[in-house]
Amino acid sequence: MPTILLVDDDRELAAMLGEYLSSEGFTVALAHDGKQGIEKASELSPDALVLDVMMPELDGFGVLQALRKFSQVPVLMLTAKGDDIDRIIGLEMGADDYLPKPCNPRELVARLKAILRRTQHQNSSATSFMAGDLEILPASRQAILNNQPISLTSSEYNLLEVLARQVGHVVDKETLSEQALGKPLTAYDRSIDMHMSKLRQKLGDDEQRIIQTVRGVGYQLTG
Amino acid sequence: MPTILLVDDDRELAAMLGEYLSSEGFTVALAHDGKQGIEKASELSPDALVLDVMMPELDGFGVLQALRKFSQVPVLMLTAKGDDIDRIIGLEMGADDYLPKPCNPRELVARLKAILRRTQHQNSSATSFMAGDLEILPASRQAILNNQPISLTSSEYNLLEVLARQVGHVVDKETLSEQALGKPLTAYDRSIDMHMSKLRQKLGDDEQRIIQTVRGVGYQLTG
DNA sequence: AAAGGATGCCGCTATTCTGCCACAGCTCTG
DNA sequence: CAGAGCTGTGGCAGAATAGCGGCATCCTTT
Repeated sequence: MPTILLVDDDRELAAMLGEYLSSEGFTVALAHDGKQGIEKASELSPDALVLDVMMPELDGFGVLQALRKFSQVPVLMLTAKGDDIDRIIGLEMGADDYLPKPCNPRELVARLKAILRRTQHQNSSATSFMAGDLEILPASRQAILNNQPISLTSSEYNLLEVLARQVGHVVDKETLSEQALGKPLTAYDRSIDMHMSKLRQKLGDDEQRIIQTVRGVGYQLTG
Repeated sequence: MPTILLVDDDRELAAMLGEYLSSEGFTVALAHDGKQGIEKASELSPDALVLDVMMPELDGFGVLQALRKFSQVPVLMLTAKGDDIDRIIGLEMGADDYLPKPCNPRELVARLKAILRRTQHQNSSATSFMAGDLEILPASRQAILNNQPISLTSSEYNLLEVLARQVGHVVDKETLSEQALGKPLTAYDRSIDMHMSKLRQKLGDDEQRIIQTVRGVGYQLTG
């Protein structure tokens, strides 16, 4: 669920776009002037910025310029309709895309997704994510607990990753079997339990119970 | 000097845009229908495509779809003016940008530069790149380990390059086979293992395991 | 408290996967 | 056309591991 920072001095429009982005599954933060936009960008490290060019005091270009000194976050600029110059300046300053205002929210979403697809591809999605004290590196199929890499078999890793992607949520055995082992759960199938047992051993999971059993349902990772 | 492939059935317009792009320092290739576009894209591996949506027979979407099966090359689509739907479809299909037709050549250039800045960033398609202690020189298809050039066969080099481009990431056998050997992985196919065995020999990879086996998945280069 | 169902986990083995030798085509060179 | 190098297949041994039998244990329900 990517976070988008929306920087626009028109509060009404910003609220509306924010609403729409939320409904599309984005997490949205708002800033109503350039200075605030820069602050929030540095605090929140959002996955992308939507930046209005026309703002009082510090305009979109100024924000972009300041932003680029500390962040490579992708930026989509909202420009006045038909103003090619704005677009060109923006793009050459390092914006990733623009959209003429007033804009179609659906198109904004499509473009944001396109930008995110590009940038997330190279960065995060491949890197790693945390689940409690556990770091999961999908790229190298490794798990790290307290700076200690854990040596896991393929199935063990798969199960752990599935659990970790839903930290704090119970994952039922059917799902675990299908997503991690690639086969439907059959009656009297103890393989999941078996792997959980081994995972717990390897994680030294004796007391804290990182992996919790949810009797009659499945397992969950404590978050 | 990036190479741009221009796919447009309007020869006059294509020639004109090509001219302009050339004058901006791009190397330009032209294709005048979809089929030819796909062929040239695969032959030339350009750094970016400019793709007209509206073409007889195979249209821009069709080209994009076929293209994405073997290439992640960035694509800028030229759409009919004001047709939001085209743009949205294009972006969701994996295009990187679009421009309404008729387009301002200056803007086309600005956008191409923006796209290339993003994508070349990740490849840094320069002369060589490092992967752990290994230096890969795609230009001369050579690998160098500890200042020692390693003599590799074509397949061996291909495999190593694919692994090296994803140092620290597991690359599954299907991908290795398709990207390095250019054929799908078949059942009981031992060729990948065979090449890995030879690569390990040549790299003197006995203990450190530069090339690591990830059982049931594929191989990875230690990063 | 007792019974029944679910889970934990030891030990074991069938299965699957990989390393690599040998060899048979193939392709490229000269 | 011969030789050299490359690629990929067959085969086998050895390693890794998935998952079952089985029993102890735990939880829930009645």
